[in-house]
Amino acid sequence: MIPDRSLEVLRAIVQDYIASKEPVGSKSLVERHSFGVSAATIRNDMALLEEEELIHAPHTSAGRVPTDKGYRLFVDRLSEVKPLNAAERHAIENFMVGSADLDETLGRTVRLLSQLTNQVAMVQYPTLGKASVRHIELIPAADTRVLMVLITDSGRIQQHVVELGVPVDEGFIGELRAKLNAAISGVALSDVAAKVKSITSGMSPDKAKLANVIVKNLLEQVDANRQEKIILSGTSNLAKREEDFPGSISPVLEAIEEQVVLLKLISEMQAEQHGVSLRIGRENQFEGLSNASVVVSGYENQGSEIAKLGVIGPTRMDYSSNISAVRAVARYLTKTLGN
Amino acid sequence: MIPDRSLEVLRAIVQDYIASKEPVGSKSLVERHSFGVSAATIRNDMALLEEEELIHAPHTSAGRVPTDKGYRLFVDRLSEVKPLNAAERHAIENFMVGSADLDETLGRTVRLLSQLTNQVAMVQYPTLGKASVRHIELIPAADTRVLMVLITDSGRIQQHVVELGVPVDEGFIGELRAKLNAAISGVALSDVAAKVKSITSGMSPDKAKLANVIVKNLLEQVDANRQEKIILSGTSNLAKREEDFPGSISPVLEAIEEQVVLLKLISEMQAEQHGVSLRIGRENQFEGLSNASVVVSGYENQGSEIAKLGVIGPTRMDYSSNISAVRAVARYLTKTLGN
DNA sequence: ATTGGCACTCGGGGAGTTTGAGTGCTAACT
DNA sequence: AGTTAGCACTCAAACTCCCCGAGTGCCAAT
Repeated sequence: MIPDRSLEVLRAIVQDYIASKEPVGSKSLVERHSFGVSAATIRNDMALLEEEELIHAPHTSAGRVPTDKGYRLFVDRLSEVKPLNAAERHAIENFMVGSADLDETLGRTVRLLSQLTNQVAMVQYPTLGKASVRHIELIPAADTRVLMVLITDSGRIQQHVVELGVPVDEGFIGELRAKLNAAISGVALSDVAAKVKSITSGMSPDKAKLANVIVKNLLEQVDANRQEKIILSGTSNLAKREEDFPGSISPVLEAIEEQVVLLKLISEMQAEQHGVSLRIGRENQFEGLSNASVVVSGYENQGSEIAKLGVIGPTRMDYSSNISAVRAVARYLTKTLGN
Repeated sequence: MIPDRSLEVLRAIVQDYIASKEPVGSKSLVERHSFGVSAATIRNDMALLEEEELIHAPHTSAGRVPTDKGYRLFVDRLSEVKPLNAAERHAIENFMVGSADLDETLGRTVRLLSQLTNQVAMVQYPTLGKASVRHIELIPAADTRVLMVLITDSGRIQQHVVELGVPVDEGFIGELRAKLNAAISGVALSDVAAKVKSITSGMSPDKAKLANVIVKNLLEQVDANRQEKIILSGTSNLAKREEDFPGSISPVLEAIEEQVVLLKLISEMQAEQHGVSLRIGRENQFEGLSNASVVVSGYENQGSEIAKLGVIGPTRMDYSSNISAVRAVARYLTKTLGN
C-alpha cells in the first residue's frame, strides 16, 4: 500500500503540473506546499511513486510528470469536485433560456459546454431506445414520394423520404396513416416491429405491396436509433492547447471527426462515481486519442438515461473543473428536457 | 505591362513553391525549367515581379515566395484547369450512389470533396429563395404542441415545434391544415406572407388566436431561409498542413467553426470564370483567414443556383486541382439533385 | 524514518562560427 | 536592348562549444 503522504505528494504533483505545464521537482514541491518534511524525503516518496508507475521523469535530471495511471488515481481518490463558481452557474442559466426544439437545445448545450471548459465539447443525440411512438405521419411530398415523420414521446422527430415507385394515392396514404397510428401509437419502439406485422392483411395485393414499402421504411427508421449522432463544438480549443499534444493535433482531430469512433467510445463508457465517466490517455484504445482524456456523463429524460455528453481534451487537463462542468451541464440539460 | 517571360517566371515560382514549400531562387528555377536564359536574367525578371508586388522575399538573401497578388494573377491568367484523373472521377461516381434524402446527399458530398482535395470542405444547404411550397403539414406532437412540417418543391423539409399554450384540438388543426394548404400550395415562399393574411377571417376569436400563433410560426419558418446552414468535413486536413499557417491554426479553426462567418464569406463570393470563385489570403477580410484561400462554386437545382460548396485551405494550395475538384463536385451534385 | 550533503546528469540557453543559397550590381558581350 | 559572367555581400540555419542550474540518487548521520 502506498502511504498517505506519498499520495499527498502525487496530488501536489498533478496540481502543480496542470497549473504550470512544467515537470515538477522535489524542491519546488516543498516550497509550494507545506508538507512538514524536507525535499530529500519528498524525493524518497517520489521514488516510490515512480516505482508504482504513477509518475515519470521525461529525462534523467528533470522533474516528474504524472502518468495516465497517476491521473487515474488522482481523479478516483484524490480530487474533490470543485463546485462551479457564480459566473459559471450564471452562464449555464443564461445560455439555455428560450430554446424551443431539441436541435436548438442540444446546439446550445454543446456550445455552452465548450465555452465553460475550454475543451472540445460533444453532445450525443438522444437514443430512441426506451421511447415510444407518439405519432406517425405520412405526407405526400412529390409525385412518387411520401415523407414519413416519426414523433416519439421524448419529443424527437425523425423524418425520411420514401420512394414508392408509383404515383401517390392520397386517399390510400391517409388510410394507411390511420391504420399505422392505430397500431403503434404509444407502443415502445422496440415493439413496433411486432405490431405492424399484420397491417397489410385484408388489403388488395397492390395496396399491400405499397404498404409494405412504407412499413419497411418505418422499421428502418425505428432501427436507425442505433445509427446515432453527435454534435461537436469548440474544436479550435484543441489547437490552443497544441503543446499538450506531442507531435500533432491532427490525429485527435481525425478521431473526433469520425462519428463512429466517438460513438463507440461513448457507448463503452459507463458512469462511475459522481455519475461521470473518464477515459485517460491510453485508456482510450484509439490510437489518435492516446494523449487525450474524455469526460462524459449521461443525461436523462423521464427518469432514464437517453444519451451522453462530455468533453475531450489533453490528458493534462483540469479534471476537477471539467468533471463538475460536465456534471452540471448534464443535470441542467436533464432539467431543461423535463418540461 | 509585364513581359511574357516574366509571367512565365511567376508561373514557375508558384508551381515550384507549391510543390516544395521552399522559397524558390533563380538558380534552381533555371535548373528545373528550361527558359533559354541564364540565372542572372531570371534575377532581373524577378526584380521586376517584386516591383509589382507579385512575389516577395521572406528575408534578404532568400528565394522568393508568391504574394496574394501573385497567386491571384496566377489563377486568373496563368493556370490551366487540370482535368480530373480517372481515379478521381471514379471516386465521385462511386461516392454518391444510393443516397436517398437531401441530408444524406449533402453529407456524402462534403466528405467526397474533402477527400478529393485534402482540404476542409464545406457545403451550404440550399436556400429556399426561389422555391415554392409543396405542402404544409400540422401534426399534434404533445398535449399543447403541434409539429409543423414545411415541404418545398426543391425537396427540402423544414420542421418546427409550435407551442400553442392550450391543449390541441385535433379537429381544428385538421381544418387549419386544409385551409393553409389551399392558400399556399404552389406559392413561392416570398409570396406566402401575403397569401396567409386573411386566413383567420370568419373564425371565432379564440380559434383565430390559435391560428395566428401557427401562422406566425409558419412565417418565421419561411423567413428562416436566411438562417442558413453549412456542413463541414476534413477539418483535420488543416492540422496536417500546419506549417502553412504561421503562428497557429487556431484562428482558422475558429473562423470555420463560426457558421456566421462562413455564410457571410460565401455569400459575398460571386462566380467568376469557370463558374468558380476564389478568395486568396487577405482578400478575405476575416482576420483569421488571412493565410487561407477559399474556393467555391454554386450548385443548381431546376436551372438556378440554390447554394454553394467549396474548400478552404492554406494560400499555398494547389489551385488548379482544387478548382477542378470543386467544379466537378458542384456539377455532380447538380446532376444528382436533378432526379 | 528523516535529513543534510554531495557528486552527478542532462536539457536548455547563449555565443560564436561556418556554410551556402541567394541577391544586387556592374562591366562586358551580342 | 537585352543578356550574361563575375563578384562582393547578406543572412538564416545549422553546428559547436560551453556553462548553468534544476533536479536526481545515494549515503552517512541523526
